[in-house]
Amino acid sequence: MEPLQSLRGMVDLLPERLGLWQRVEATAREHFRRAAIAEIRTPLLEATELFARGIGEGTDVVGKEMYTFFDRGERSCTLRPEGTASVVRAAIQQRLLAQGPQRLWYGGPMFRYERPQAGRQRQFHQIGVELLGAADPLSDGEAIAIAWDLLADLGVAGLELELNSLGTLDDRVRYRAELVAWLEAHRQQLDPDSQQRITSNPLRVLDSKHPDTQALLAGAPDLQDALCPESHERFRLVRRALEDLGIPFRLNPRLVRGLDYYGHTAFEISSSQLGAQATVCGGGRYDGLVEQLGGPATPAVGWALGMERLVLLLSEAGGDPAAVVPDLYVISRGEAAERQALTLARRVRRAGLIAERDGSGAAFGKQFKRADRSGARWAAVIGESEAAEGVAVLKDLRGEASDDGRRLPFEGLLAVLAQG
RNA sequence: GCGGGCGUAGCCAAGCGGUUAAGGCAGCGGCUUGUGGCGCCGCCACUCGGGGGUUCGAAUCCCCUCGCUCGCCCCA
Repeated sequence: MEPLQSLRGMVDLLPERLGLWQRVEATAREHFRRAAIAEIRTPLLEATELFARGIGEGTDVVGKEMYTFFDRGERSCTLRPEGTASVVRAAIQQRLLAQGPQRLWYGGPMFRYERPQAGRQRQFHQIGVELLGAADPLSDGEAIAIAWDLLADLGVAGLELELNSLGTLDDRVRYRAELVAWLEAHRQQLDPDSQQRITSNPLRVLDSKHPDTQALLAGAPDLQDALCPESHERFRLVRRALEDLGIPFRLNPRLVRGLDYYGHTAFEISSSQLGAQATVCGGGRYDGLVEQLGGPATPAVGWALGMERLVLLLSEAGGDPAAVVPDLYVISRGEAAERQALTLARRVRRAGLIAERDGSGAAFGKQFKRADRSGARWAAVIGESEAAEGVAVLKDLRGEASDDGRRLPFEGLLAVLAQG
């Protein structure tokens, strides 16, 4: 019988790895609590149209990376490729915005049909923040600061924050026309991918990784020059906020996010230690999205961070937190003894301590070996005679091989454990 | 979707056309029927991701396929 395998790009998270995940999640929760950001959970599956309308038909994510299928009712459904569209849809549908601005965070799996590589999977996990109704430029700084402080608190070193302003929709329309004209004029000198993007998504040509294209782009029209005075002023205030907060950043006029809903502030936090998929956290302002999805005009800013990439950085930096070590390892053999062992384990647990019971039925020697491996300080042994007397032999596993076993009733044993 | 590299036991691996496919860790059994950590002894791949081919002979060469991996692309 051939064993079944997980689908390509779908990864199992094993206990040894999850210690680190849980640390990240707990830290994130705490940071969000302090920032008065509430959790929201939305379905993994949404109507395809939500993402098509929200993220943009012309984007790669929508164009070729979605897990889309028809359900039994012939509705087109899509496994969410990102979190923002769903959160905005929920806020609109549940009338949350009628109660005022919403500060929300979410976490969980996202799905994109891509070729897996380091830091990129088909099912991956994000934690994200959405500040709906956050109008002022300082909110951009606040959102970034929340991400920055979380990463710093987790102990991630060597991160770089890159910042850009995409201006208003009008700015971009104007700039796009300028850029397309320029690109057309230099079409012959562009790499094939970039040539294709002149029509599909011209702004994305800007952050092409092709060296020749990059060199050529030095002479291209600059998005910053196309920004209206209000956009400039807005961007100035965002930069000022970051300066006030002491968060270092680098301006990157080529930074263009791949999702259509971004405008004004766009940012990425990346690490040079991650290889090709270097972005740990990305986000920006999306003032038009709520309205575009049928809600009240609502300015908003947010970001998402990639759990796998973050965990990758943390495990390279330090390693996982230790596995759970039981306080007591309970060894038993024989039916009466096993029943007593279960009773004892439960009593220890109800007292707030960690008890692991060996249910293997193996020889005592074998069970002792496992008791040692578990790292437990104490082992309790229950055999036929102990079971008959209602006692257990308590052994200090850190002691020498001498016979230090004490026969104790369960209450006495608990008392010893309680003392450490 | 396009390129490069790699698949030998649960894990780490040696072998790179010719006898029984090294070794280590883990596991199992024993020395030591109910007492661990150390040590010693023994066992643990009819078979080298799968399929086909070349050859007297294939883990070793070729083709296909699946998977992993690193890039491109894209993004978290």
